[in-house]
Amino acid sequence: MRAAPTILHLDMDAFYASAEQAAKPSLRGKPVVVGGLGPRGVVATASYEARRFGVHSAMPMAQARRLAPNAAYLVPRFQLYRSVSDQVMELLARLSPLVEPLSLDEAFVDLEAGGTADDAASALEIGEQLRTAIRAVTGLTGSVGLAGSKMLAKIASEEAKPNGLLLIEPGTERALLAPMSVRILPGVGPATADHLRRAGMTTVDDLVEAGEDELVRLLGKAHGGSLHRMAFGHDDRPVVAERDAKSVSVEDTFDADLHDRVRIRTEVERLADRCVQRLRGAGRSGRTVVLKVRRYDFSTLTRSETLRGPTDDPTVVREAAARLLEAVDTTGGVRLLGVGVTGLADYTQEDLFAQAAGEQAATEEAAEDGAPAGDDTSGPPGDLGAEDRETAVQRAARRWPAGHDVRHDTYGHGWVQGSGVGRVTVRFEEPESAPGRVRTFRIDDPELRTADPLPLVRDPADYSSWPASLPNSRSEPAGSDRESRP
DNA sequence: TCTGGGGTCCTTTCCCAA
DNA sequence: TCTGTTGGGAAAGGACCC
Repeated sequence: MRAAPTILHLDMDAFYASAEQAAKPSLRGKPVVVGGLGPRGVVATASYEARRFGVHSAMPMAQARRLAPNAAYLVPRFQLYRSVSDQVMELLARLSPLVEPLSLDEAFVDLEAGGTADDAASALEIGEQLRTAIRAVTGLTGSVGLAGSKMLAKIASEEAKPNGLLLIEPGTERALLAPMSVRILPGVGPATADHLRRAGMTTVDDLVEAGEDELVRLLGKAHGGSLHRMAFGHDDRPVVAERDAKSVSVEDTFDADLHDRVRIRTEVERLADRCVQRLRGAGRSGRTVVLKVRRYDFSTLTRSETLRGPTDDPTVVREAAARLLEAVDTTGGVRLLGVGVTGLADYTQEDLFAQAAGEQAATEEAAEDGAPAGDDTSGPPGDLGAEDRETAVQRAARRWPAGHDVRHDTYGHGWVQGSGVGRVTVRFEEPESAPGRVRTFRIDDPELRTADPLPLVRDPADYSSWPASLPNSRSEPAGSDRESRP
């Protein structure tokens, strides 16, 4: 009973960096690194050119800059990535009702459930068509893995990348997996890999040899058991279309550690408010409030409190978070604070005891929002002149973030290459123009305005009746106009 | 020069109730 | 009534994923 290779995994290649290169012709073929630009930022995505210097995801930005000092460093622009992601997900939805997005740039598709493929040949055909469609509609490349299970489809796309396609024929998976590192199995990260290595296991075959009992002894029932199954290529997790979120949280890492208790308290309040905003935006409420504190030494602790009923009242969440903070020792400094809510429900219990606390908090004095992170007023007293200058630079950076789009009345569309003391440097080019020229302006130039990202492809090919040649054709007769969006 | 932000799931420990 | 077992919920931490 071997499954046909009709689970598809799509993974866009170096997604954020590729989108930036598509938007900015002058960056094509050059190392591009997208991530947090603050002193504590990490790399979100590195282009393949940057990877050649050893830069990779999750690496501290400072280290990336040492490895690739001449790369372009950009902050993420989720608005752009989301719009491209929506285009890709729309194409996937044409293949099957069973599409499981994992992130903006990754998804599983159950082709068989969509009636678009039922064997290796039809799956291959659809996979190649999909890659062509993605290219035509978004201008970007993605890699496709096809196999009989989610795990193998994902491994296949990993092996195929960049810009490739790989199908794992049923029956060949054992031999394929055997020599691979345990790290390719989902759920095996650095800690588990280390654990296994100390027990003498580094390859998938080692796991098979060890047997289930040994793995369970080593890693526990759930983890050991599932790893043993995965090592044999067994994975019967279904593709699940939509899943409800189980928690909502926000967190901030500060540019410099916070020491002042008062400052810490106001940050926790602001985080609680942001968390509730997101919670309400999703139309949910939650019962358990979680406070997260990362200390100066990177040790992390969480404290939680469960209410009598779910709430989406900012005052209730703020006060719960404040109570939790009381029980935390912050001497030595705090590098990160977070507030989250779990135990989500679709309703609120406008209740009972929550109100009681509500009244007093009407005094809403704090909370005018300042810099998102950084400038610890409680820190060691420094040179005030330097501090003033720094905030001026930060102000400029906030108004003209590196990489963001702008429009100039005279020179047209461009993007911010950098901003510093009173000046902002703009490169004037568009997704489908030739690489453009750089000009510098005063940061208050009246002709210069922020702008929305332009579409990466101006006139995308029409895929509104794709896929056309299906085994069990779902497509309409040629010429008929399917309802389609902009 | 250190180490983001948003999540998920699992495990252990503790307490309480039946 | 006492003791032991079981089981659930809550709390904390850890690993992992993109």
